[in-house]
Amino acid sequence: MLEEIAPALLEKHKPKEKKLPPLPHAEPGKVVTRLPPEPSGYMHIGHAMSGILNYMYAKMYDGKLWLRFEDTNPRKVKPEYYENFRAGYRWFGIEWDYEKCNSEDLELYYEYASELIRKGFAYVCSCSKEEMSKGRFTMVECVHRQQPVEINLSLWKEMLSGMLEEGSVVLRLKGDMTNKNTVMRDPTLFRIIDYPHPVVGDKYRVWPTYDIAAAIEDAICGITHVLRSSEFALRDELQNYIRSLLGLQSPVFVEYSRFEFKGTPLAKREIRQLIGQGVVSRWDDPRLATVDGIRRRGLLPEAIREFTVSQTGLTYTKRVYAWELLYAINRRILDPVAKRYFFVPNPVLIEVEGAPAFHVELPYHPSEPLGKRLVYTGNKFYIPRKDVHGLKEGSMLRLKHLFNIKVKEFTDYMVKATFVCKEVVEGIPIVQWVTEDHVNVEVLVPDILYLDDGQLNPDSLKTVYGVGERACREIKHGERVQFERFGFCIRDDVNALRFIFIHT
RNA sequence: GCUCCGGUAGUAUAGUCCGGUCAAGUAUACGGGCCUCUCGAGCCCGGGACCCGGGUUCAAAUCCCGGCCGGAGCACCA
Repeated sequence: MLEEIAPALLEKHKPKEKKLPPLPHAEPGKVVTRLPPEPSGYMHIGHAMSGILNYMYAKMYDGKLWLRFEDTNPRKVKPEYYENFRAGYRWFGIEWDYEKCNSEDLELYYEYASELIRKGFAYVCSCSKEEMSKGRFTMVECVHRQQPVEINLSLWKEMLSGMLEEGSVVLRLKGDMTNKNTVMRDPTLFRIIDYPHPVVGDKYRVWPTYDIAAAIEDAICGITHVLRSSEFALRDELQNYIRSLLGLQSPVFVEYSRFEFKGTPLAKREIRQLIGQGVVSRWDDPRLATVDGIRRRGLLPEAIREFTVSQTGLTYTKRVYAWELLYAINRRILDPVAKRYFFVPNPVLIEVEGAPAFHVELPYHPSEPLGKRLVYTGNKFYIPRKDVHGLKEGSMLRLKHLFNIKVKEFTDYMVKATFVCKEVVEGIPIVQWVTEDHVNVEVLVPDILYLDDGQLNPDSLKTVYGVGERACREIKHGERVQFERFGFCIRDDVNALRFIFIHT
């Protein structure tokens, strides 16, 4: 639509697209990437940025994208999170070609498991957790490792048939107990978990661990490139090894360090704790970087996409992003489309002697054709207290788009002035104003939760009260506007005129 | 503690693989100016960095060694 009527306009506001660096060993049309969320918590900006990278690369190479829920721990996954991730990815404009849950493939994992056992690559181990951990630490093999295949096979059958209790045994890979990479030291492949699963119920009780499930899934989904954060780097060797034993193809790995934002927790545990302590209200608190939080916060999905492409590098270096970098992009996208309104924080009444009544048309935007609204004025106005502080007796002030006044006398709560003239006079302060026909407006101003010293920010959420022009009532819930000389804000409530401050 | 990995301006990055064109590019933040009936946007200008120490070399941000600092992993989590 916009492309047709005003291509030049679109071009003007189109952010300069910075290209993603090329993907190693990528062939156009053949790239397959994946979104691998664990549905055990709410989606946050880190998942989103990772998802954006996978999506952008699939698109860049005309490839395909999988959404694959890594839900092989029934004790951790919860039904509501599946949809939270789907909705979150959609909000960012991430489109996937295929979708599945790892929990649907248990039978398949079992087949691969028995293949590993038959070939002597895996064994059932009944060591306690402590023994196992000690053995791996000291690099010594346990007695079960030498069990004959037949015994492993029958124990495996017992595991599957429900004869063995949760925690009693585990299927382990015969890895390399002396490998420097500790994950190679006979890791657990399958364990028993007696707990109903949100997708498959209580049909299964033997569940694969992450490495075996991911190793198999990445191969059978035909994933060519795994883009993931660096905490998985040590798993590459293991997963490739498992695949080599099974005759499966391995993908190319591209790893990068986690995405963190200054003063903002992302870990589930930490956020849960903050909610528990009442520091933040809920998972969609605007101070949180959950997808629901940043959406309420007024940040645009396009801004986060652009940010991911332009400010992100595929590096291992630890980085903590400053929110300002994201705000700058968000502001650039928002500026040409956000309507301007007058909002007066901490209002002070001002009476203008001799002010003629006007009806003025105020433009919704200084340069873009976003329309106008009509305002009737009398001789009473509200202006920000902050601007009153700069006044002296006799100083001139311009009520924006209206007329100039001269201050006669003033206190912190009241200003008396006289009408001067309508014409613009150079060099006098210009302020936004609201007439007696106003509405009460409340703006929530979120800030980072943690200060640089790691302490909780006592001012992480402030509320600014003020008055807005009547037209504020037409702002829709979720609409982003700019309150002139105050900042960009998003309406946060269907009924109340409550807004959330986005950025200046 | 052990094992990996990394360290470019305030912040985030480009460049590092295949040493020279990097007296280091970009974005953001900052300072100055222009423009604007917003302290927003836009435009112009400016200051600002290769962790430290050795080595190799005609030449090192790039290669080697040591140190320091940071991150990740060391689960029957993913």
